[in-house]
Amino acid sequence: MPVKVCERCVGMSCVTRVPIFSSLNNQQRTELLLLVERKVLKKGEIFIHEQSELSVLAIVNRGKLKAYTNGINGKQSILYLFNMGDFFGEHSLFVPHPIRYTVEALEDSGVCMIRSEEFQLFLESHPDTTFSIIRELANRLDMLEGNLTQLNAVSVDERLSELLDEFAKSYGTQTDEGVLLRLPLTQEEIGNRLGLTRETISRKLSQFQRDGKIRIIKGRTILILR
Amino acid sequence: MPVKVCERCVGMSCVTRVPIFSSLNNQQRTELLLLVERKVLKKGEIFIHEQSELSVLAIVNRGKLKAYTNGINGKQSILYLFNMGDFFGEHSLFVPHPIRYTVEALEDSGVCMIRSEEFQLFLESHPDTTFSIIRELANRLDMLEGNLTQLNAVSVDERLSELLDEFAKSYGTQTDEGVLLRLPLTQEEIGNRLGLTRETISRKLSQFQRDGKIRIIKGRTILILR
DNA sequence: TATAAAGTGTGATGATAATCACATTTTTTT
DNA sequence: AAAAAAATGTGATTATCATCACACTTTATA
Repeated sequence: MPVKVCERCVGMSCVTRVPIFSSLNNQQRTELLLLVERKVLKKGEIFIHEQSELSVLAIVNRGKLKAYTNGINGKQSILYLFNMGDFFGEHSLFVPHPIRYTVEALEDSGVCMIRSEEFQLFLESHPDTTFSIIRELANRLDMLEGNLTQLNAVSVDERLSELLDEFAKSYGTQTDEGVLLRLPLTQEEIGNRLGLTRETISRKLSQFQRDGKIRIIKGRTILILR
Repeated sequence: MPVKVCERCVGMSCVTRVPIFSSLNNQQRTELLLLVERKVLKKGEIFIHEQSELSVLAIVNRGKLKAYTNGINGKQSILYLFNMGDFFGEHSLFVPHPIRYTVEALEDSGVCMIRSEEFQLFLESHPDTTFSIIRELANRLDMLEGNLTQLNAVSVDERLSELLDEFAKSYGTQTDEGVLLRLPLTQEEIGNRLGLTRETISRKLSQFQRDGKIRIIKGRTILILR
């Protein structure tokens, strides 16, 4: 017989473990919790399709999702990796607006949702949270500005190196030889992130290994040598 | 003898003609006006250098500015064109943070400035303006997401075409042959915007002319044929 | 744990834009 | 209006990545 999990407790992590709600006290958290609905996604499942209306603020609770657009030619462009605590759906927070990207689970994941109109009301009485959102949007802008600059003015080798370092920070574990890391994306997805083909990624990784920058352990696991 | 311009009146346009302040009434605008300082920039002058601290919210009052980063190799990457009503400096609104890009006047311009701490206090008592800022940041995110996708997954010809259309909307005048337009950027700058060299832009424009898409009138003035 | 499906490595070839070079035009400055 | 500076057009050549092709490995699924 399956263990029954307290629904509240599960939803609670949407409220407690999320930076934008860090300034709330217990009473406010309880209040917010009443607004939260939760959706479980299996690996590969799509949470929302690009160009459709999203009328909730979505907060990642568990797992990992990717946000991407499908170009005309079928080429994907990956914009974000969302991990626990990240949110999306800010586009339609005040004015309904279709979302630009598709969001798909890279592994079994959980997403908490708060209806836009209800969240709007909540924000009107919680200025601290409103400011947190501005901070977070400004951060994300800054990040995208960085990505854009990279794509514009940085060599392919450097772009890939920097992405590996970024992954290392989020998903790596330090060892005495360097940072051990399981790549969160396939080579094809890395290509879709950097505007390159999977073949180019494969060749560059081989080249990085020959150059002594990394060691390819097995499959998607690599060691970034120091 | 130079005509003395009422300083208040000049600053007033920082408050009246700016979307994020559209919800304010006259009394609130007067209140805000007291916080505004104004800076005049000659063409080519730099307002702020990348990586330096910007402790104001800056609002473009007159003219046109470009925001760009200088890559390691000296290659520029243009992130934004700011026109009247656009603002920047949101990065350090709540937490001091260096700005990622250099902002330089493309023509004689005016910028209004409100110190971050003072603007923060203003926002605490003006939730509508706070929400306007969230809306505007979400818009800009959306725009950058679009740019990133383009750079990743759209052909060079389409990218340039779309940029021309974008310029046409902002700076063009309709004629019976098509949209007449003076490009707001040099070919080199267009290259810096799209991640290409000036030679490529020149060749593509010539090709567009041969293909009957545009007519190059003289210098930077073109006609986008319909 | 066997089988299928997905993902990866690498050669050969081709397409596209970068680079270098220099004449010409346009714009700015005096 | 003349001179200087900046920007543009275009050829020749090179570098880099995309594409196609196919064997091989890893991961997921029954």
